Amino acid sequence: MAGSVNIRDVAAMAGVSVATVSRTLKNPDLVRPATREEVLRCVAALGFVPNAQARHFRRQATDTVILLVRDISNPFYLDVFKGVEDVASSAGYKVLMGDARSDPARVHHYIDMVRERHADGLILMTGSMPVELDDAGLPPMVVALEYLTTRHLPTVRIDNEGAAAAATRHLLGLGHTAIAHLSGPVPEVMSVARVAGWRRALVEAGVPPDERLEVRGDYSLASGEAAVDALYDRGVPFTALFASNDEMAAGAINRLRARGKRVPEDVSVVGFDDTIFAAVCNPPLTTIRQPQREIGVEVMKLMIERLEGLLAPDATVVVPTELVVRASTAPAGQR
Amino acid sequence: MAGSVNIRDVAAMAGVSVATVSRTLKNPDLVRPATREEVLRCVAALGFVPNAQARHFRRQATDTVILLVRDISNPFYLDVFKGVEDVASSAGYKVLMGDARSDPARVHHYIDMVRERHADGLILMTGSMPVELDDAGLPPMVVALEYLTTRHLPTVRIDNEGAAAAATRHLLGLGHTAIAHLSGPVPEVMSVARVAGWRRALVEAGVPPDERLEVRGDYSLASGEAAVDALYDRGVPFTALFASNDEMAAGAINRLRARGKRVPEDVSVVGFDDTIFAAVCNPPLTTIRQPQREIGVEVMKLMIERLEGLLAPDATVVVPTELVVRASTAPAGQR
DNA sequence: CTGTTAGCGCGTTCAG
DNA sequence: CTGAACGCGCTAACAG
Repeated sequence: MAGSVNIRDVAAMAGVSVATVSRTLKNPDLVRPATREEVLRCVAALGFVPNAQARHFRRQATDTVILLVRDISNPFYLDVFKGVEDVASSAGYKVLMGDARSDPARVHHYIDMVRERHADGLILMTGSMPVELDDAGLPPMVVALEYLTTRHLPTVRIDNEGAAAAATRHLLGLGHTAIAHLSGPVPEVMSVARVAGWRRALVEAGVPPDERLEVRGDYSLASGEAAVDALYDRGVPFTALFASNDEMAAGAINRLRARGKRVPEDVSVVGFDDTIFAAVCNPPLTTIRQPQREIGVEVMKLMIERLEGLLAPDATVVVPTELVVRASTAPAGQR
Repeated sequence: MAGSVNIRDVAAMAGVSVATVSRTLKNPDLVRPATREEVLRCVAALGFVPNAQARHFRRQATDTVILLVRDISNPFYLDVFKGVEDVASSAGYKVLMGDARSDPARVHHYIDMVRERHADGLILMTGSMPVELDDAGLPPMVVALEYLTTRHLPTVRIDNEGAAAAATRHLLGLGHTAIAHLSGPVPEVMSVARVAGWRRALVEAGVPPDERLEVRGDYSLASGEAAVDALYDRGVPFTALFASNDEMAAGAINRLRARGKRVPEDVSVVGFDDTIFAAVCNPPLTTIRQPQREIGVEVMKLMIERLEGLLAPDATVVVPTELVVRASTAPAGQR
């Protein structure tokens, strides 16, 4: 590689000091135009590429942030990444995407990477956090969509309970009353909030929530399929199902179909997230849209504030969600 | 952050030189056990974390590679990433994932990142390459699944033509003869190879390929939908459709259904890739499985060989594909 | 406007 | 087995 050319070589060739070369590249205004052009000529002639490592080392910054997601297999994070990257690149930052695989040990690993100054900060989209770390040793971190009960960190979030209530009210408005809910893993704050929203909407509509209509999943396609079986095993009839993400909703629809049920004629289904699954789904899924890209944009903005200036440790941005009605829901009693 | 503790602080506390601390951490065998333990005690007491930047700077290496993909929105890359990361992390490397958005300028940007020594190497999963670069200035690069006609680089690939022929033969074996093909963007080598495989299988079966049954897409869901409309507009009947990826196949199925066709009773559909789309699809998609994770594993192995030792510039690894038969294909003439 | 100088934190000589 | 000293390439501070 031509990378072996360094700033001294350029300085020697141009007959100036290394400082002048550095300034030409970084603060051209401080250099006389004639000198500047001569330097640039030499830079080009030698194929000089400044060594980012040396630069970062000198400045004690890497201009890189890590976006750590719960499980990279979930396409949900793809547009978040784009939002993060858009903001990052226009502010001169690079983004490294990491996969926690829902494993606290892996989260720890990434935290260490930042502590070793591999990156300047960490954007967490992971619910689990190693408990053995003391706050003092933590690098700059911000959180999106997850809830870390143990710490106070700047966060981008949505109103999970409100969104779940909106989804449920949509079904109530179509005349459904036997509305099942397929939740995420339950000790988690996010899942609990959505369960609460589902319950609240039912109660407000005068429909007593039936615990037997609440099934737990793990956000996977397979758990959506299993949930349908579990519901039929319990023998409590239902005409609508609100799932806590699109992937489980898709699994549920496939399983309902396999059992000879029509969607939405026999059972209406609502998802959550509005990922690509909602579009691939047949019929296209009614769902709660989370503005993934905007979430990425906002959380990266928080990260920059955190890195560049001070930011209140409990700063919070709430982004709005939206019910998107497609073809997987229909009025009750159509059969 | 506690990161401000450096090796000198540890040395001072332990009453040894910085070299001894460095050795204790890097080559413990060279240090007398008693000294070693005292040093480690001080490391722990001070919460010393070696600064990776300084280390990398000193060694002129970052232990980081960039995985640059055509378009991160495609879930196909997620498992590739996992494979890359598995190999990388057990060899002490970090992985940075970049999104080229099918834009040569962005590819160039990532190449520059490596030239600036932000990372040690670049794994390309992008068809387009800026032409203005001369080979001499290129950093270590390897390629997976794509074909760069302009350069010779170590590559992991599949037999696209053979796989496409296998998909087509599956349909022929079910009695179909009017088999349409929905290709990717056509000047691209990969798309062309798959078209050739489709043609070859037809010819070998004595079925003359009809050009009007060949439609071009861009790997998006929408282009799968549009392709179905285009086929019906052309008025040439078909009972089977082989799409060049799963996402287009899913779009095609949705559009076929919307037009009142049943899948697979009226039209059999085969996809390509075996991404999560194939599972979400209703009916589950018959498709050509590409071993994404293995592709990631192999390409990262090539990268490591390229970085650590020498590697023939035209080294090639071919990974096998496999036809996965699910419910979207059925014998012809069932209606 | 430009040059000189002093590190950033670590790994690696080379002596002892 | 250990310590002193150098330098990786660059930028910031201070002089001129």
